[in-house]
Amino acid sequence: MKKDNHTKYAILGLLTTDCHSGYGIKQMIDQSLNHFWKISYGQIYPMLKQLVTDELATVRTTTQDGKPDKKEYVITAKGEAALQEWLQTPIDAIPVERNAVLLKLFFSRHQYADTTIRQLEDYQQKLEERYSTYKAIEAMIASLMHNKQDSPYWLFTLDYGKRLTKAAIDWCSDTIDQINNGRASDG
Amino acid sequence: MKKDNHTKYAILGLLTTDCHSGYGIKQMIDQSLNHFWKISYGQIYPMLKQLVTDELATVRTTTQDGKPDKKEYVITAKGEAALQEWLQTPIDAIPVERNAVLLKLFFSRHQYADTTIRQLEDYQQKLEERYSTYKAIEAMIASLMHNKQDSPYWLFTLDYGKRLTKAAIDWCSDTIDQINNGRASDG
DNA sequence: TACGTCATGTAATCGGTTACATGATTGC
DNA sequence: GCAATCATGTAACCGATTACATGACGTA
Repeated sequence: MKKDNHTKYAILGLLTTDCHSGYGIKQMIDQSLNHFWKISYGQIYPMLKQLVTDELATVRTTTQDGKPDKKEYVITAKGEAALQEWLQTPIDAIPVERNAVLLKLFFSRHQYADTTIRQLEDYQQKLEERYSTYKAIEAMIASLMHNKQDSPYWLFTLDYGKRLTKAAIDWCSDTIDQINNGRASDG
Repeated sequence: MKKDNHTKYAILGLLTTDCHSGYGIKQMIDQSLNHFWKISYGQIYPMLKQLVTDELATVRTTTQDGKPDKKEYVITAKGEAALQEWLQTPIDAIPVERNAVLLKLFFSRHQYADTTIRQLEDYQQKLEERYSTYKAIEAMIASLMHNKQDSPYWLFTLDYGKRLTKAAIDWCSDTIDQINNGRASDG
């Protein structure tokens, strides 16, 4: 039994939205799925070719006004069936997410408390920027697509991103405090 | 400028604890770092060889009572310097963590609400198992190593794992509720 | 003698990124 | 003429996993 290739279904799924070209898929993922997915052209174009080979999609070249030609990919009935089958399959296990900040923290007894705190503050700031981005995307989806069938699901994924980012930000604050208290009692 | 190889420093860092062999490093990561890191023998053994080549560690073969010989790796002064330099370097950006559950949810308008809920319940259950594991590891660290210098930092990383897992569990509950409410009002 | 644990290692493969190459179109 | 955006593609590389191979030692 071959392992799931989630990226294949990410692309297949996006063909069911308003994205029908490699360039459009890339943009969509970077803009609206970037809190839980990313992709490079090096994956997209060969995979689109593969989808056509597997008869999960069809292509045709379309001309546009004021823009270069593009290839329009349309999902087939077979493609929709494959997508639905994948949607129904539960993930087999939650993967381990490597976290370099935690890795550094794990070894931080080799470091001055100041340096460790600086790392955590830097991480916290990056998390806060990320949180702002999520709020902006959320507002955009909520306002521009309140009529679309997809939007409630898209907002659920954003809510996930926001909540976990918030939890991480709070952890940063509390951990910095604890390190400061520990340092005070060591003095 | 070459990109950081975090795995190299994960191994180097573990050489500063009680782990001094490839087998021991693998066990340690699987047991105490599995909430934010993982590694395979296919990385460990070649990397240990590399560390010796780069003079960041030394090896010697040691015999043991009732167990096969093993290779004991010891970090050098140069290795400790390299580790500290890495510890002081802030991460360049928070990487995108691919999440297949969110990817499926994103496309869930193609699915019956029942099926979507089943996916979320399955995810929630897996998260709860993970949470239990974290609590067990935390108890183990707290009881077995209250004297060790490393333990406060190790507990911080576990706290992070617990908090984010908890946030994800709560999100599952709330999202299931919202889907149920939406379905009721559609009827 | 067979199984479980401890222990070390490699080759093939895979998913994904990076760097590069090409070219149309619009607006400054 | 040049930069920005739109658009498609590939080859080299990289980090990591998987599958496989080997063998020591203790115990049932």
